[in-house]
Amino acid sequence: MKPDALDCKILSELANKARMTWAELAGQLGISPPAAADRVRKLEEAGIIRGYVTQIDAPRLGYDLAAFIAVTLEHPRDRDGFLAAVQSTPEILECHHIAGDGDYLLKVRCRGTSGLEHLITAQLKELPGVTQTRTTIVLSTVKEAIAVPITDASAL
Amino acid sequence: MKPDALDCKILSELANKARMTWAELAGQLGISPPAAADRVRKLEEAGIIRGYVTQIDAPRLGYDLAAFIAVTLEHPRDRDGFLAAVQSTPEILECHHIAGDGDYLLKVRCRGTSGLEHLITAQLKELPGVTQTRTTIVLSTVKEAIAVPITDASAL
DNA sequence: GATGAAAAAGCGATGTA
DNA sequence: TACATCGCTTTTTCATC
Repeated sequence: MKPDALDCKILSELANKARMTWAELAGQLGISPPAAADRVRKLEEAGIIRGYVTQIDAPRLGYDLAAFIAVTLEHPRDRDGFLAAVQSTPEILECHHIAGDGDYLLKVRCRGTSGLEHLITAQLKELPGVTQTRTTIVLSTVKEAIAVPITDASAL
Repeated sequence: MKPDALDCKILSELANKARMTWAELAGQLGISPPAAADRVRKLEEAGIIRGYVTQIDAPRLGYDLAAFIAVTLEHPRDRDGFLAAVQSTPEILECHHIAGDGDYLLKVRCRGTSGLEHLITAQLKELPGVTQTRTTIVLSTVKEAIAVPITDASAL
């Protein structure tokens, strides 16, 4: 499926107002509400829209410390176990396979330094093959968006 | 405002299904739809719910390359200009002030290596005070969540 | 927080270009 | 194929208890 200009407008509208009604969305687009809903359904089925999430103020719930952790694995055979642990650890928000220093870069969010200490020593370093971790503490977050800039991608 | 156990259940329900109806949410909680809607409205007003966003498959829209860029500023006086540029550059998804190597860690998403090259040379390095950048390419993303683990935070 | 009525939105069928 | 219009159902909202 190839999104056209109208689909891209839908995406940019929905990006930051995921709970808007079809009527409101349709008004922005100049089409009827059923037509707008139909296009959104197609975007969902095509996997371009992956879902709708609620942004929650993590610090208000006690998760006031963010950090990035570069993890080095000893051997490729340790990978599956490591990735399974990553998936099942909710404090690990993101895990990227990277080129450069370390093998994986984790973005984590913990309850203070004690929560971070527990995550590193009792969870990460306990995993087989995790030989080295390098932690970068986040002092403050200036910007945290989720959506990419949405331009007309119909030419792709 | 202090969220109680029921509020936390609301947050965990809404976290990944932001478009669910009040009726559906209320059914999960065992309360009436108006009561559920009322609690959600209070969570929004308290700023605990910051908004509702649509997850979009960025690679499908051409943004197929992610990277982390550590930026070092020459002098604190360069900060305001740098942060303004960060806010107005949509390819920069996140910007964290960090303790460690470099001053700021950016998470960016570009159209291929050419997009990344343009971002680094034509945008970042053009900024006053940006003396050094260290880029880490993301080979693949294993996990990318947005929500923290939501437990009962009423004790905070 | 529940209930019930009014208002609004969503859904499906049909028609049209 | 994509969209508009219509009628029906569900949901939301706003009283009151």
